[in-house]
Amino acid sequence: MLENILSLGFIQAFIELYGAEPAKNQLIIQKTRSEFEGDRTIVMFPFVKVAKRSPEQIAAEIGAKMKQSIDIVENFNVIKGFLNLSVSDHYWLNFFNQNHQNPQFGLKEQTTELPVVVEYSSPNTNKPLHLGHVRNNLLGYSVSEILKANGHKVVKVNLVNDRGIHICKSMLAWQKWGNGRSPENEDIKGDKLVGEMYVRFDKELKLQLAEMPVAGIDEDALLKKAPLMIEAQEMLQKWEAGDPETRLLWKTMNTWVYAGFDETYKRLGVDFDKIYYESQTYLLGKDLVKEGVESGVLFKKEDESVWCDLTADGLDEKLLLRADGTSVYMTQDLGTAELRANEYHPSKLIYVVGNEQNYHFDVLKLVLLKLQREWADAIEHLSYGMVELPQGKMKSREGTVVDADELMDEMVLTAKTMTEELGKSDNLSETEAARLYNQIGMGALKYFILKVDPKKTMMFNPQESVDFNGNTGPFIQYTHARINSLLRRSVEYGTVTTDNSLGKLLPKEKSLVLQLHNFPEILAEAGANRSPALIANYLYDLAKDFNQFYQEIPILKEEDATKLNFRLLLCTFTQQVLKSASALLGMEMPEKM
RNA sequence: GGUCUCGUAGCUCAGUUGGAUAGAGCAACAGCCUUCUAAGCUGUGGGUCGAAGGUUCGAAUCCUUCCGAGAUCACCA
Repeated sequence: MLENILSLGFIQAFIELYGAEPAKNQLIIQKTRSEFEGDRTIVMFPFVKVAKRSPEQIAAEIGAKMKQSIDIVENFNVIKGFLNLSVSDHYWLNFFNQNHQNPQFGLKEQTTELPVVVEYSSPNTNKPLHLGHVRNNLLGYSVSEILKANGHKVVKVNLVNDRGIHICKSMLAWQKWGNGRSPENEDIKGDKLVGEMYVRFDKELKLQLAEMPVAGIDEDALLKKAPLMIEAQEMLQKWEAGDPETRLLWKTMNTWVYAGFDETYKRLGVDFDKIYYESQTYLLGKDLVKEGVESGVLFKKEDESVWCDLTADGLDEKLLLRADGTSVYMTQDLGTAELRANEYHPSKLIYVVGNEQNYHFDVLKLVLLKLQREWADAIEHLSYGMVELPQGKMKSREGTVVDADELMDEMVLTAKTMTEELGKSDNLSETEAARLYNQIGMGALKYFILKVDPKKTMMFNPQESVDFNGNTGPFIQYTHARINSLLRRSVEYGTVTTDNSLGKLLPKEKSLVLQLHNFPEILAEAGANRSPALIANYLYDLAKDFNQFYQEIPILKEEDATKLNFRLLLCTFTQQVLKSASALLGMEMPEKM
């Protein structure tokens, strides 16, 4: 809006002055850096050729013209080739008056019919969720919320890997060494129990391998000969054949796992509109492959295995069906993608999956396009970076995995300790206090993870991540609570009216209004870039601006009724944007803290 | 080896299609609570933006090469 007014005004002035159109794609209106006077800046360098004048001269001439012709341009100054424009308080106040009451400020109504399908989480059922899953889940949830706020219809889906050799390992270990253990009879989360069995399998397998003769055999071959591996394979075959006993055990153990996952998801605050299970989708895709062989897009080798030749695209040959006709991961992903395409006709099919699978998704899309599936263009891999620990990568075998539940426990516990030390929970009931600790602990965790650009590898240092000062979730929450306290007290100062006749803004009032003005733009960018980090950074800037305003300018103590009234409205507006923006990250804002 | 990603302050991170003297937080140091919540605010110190070339009015940002880190190239998922 503001940018439109200014760029139209600029073009107009340029034509009048120089009789030629400026290159519109070169016209960049940016926010003026705080060390200079003005609100918006236009760089003149790109226009010197057409205008045949020095940048300073163009800036001076156009600045004068714009000041004269655009009523919201109150003043201008020129520094080197930069034209700095001061926008009138009238414009900012007008913006303020039109939006401060709107609880949906910045959020768009749903405008699209075709949904965006976002797949995230996608756990294996043989072990509990860990820190890596936490990043995945928080990202998937937040990106979905951000897309909704940008007017998209969103369907969140989860594809659970509930079958395969992994699960068989856990099942086998339970049969052999489980001694009838169950979550019910020993008060343990089901996913943890199944995870323990998986670890046990690995341990026993290692013992077995150590005793086997290694002469002349490579590792893979050795592994295939291990009796435990053979047993696990047999179990998988039984499962595929539908053997009732195997299926029953499988079902039982998966049920344990789901109960555990549900608990973790609930604490994380994530949810799904639809859950797919691989046991129901793993046979999909075979028809697609068959079709590809018939049309000559795919080819068979002598052993009857089916491949796709991607060497022309700079990739390798990719296996799609084994010699025995069974499918691989890629096969079923082809099928599952088609299933979703038919089910939802999505405008986008977003997969929130780690960047270790970049190659997989390149291939997935390519193969589908080769198979003439035009909708595959909608496939988008939201490829996020790994989470590393100070010791390096997380490795389950080395026991360096950070468990999701334990992590949340720790965050909440630290929040409790911290809050009690500050004496902020003294007047709270036990329930209220518990709720607060949870909000703070989870807020700290979510903000810490989401403030980093999804694409980047991030470092998770357990000590630093629990910090509650500075650029953290609790800082945002504190600001919200602070405003809330102010508004509670404001009742004593009479009725706040929405009528506002303020004429002039103080510097800190103005920065805050400008920051609020930024929100819609930031939200749009966060949607386009699939980046909760932009929202997180914005929240921090907004909270910081508010705290500076709060520190410097009296609010309740202001005696002028118009000023008092305006400042209270400014508080309400800020609080509300803090709340709706942090909701996009899945962060709750406490009323008091 | 092929392909791809990343290198910004001691540490964790911003830096939006190339724009002004590269910014925050943490950590260190110095201030601010008899006045609206000090989980806050203000200030100081801290940088060869991995290195070298190139493109141009202008490069942390684009191109090339090199150095360093990581991912991937499975009849695992």
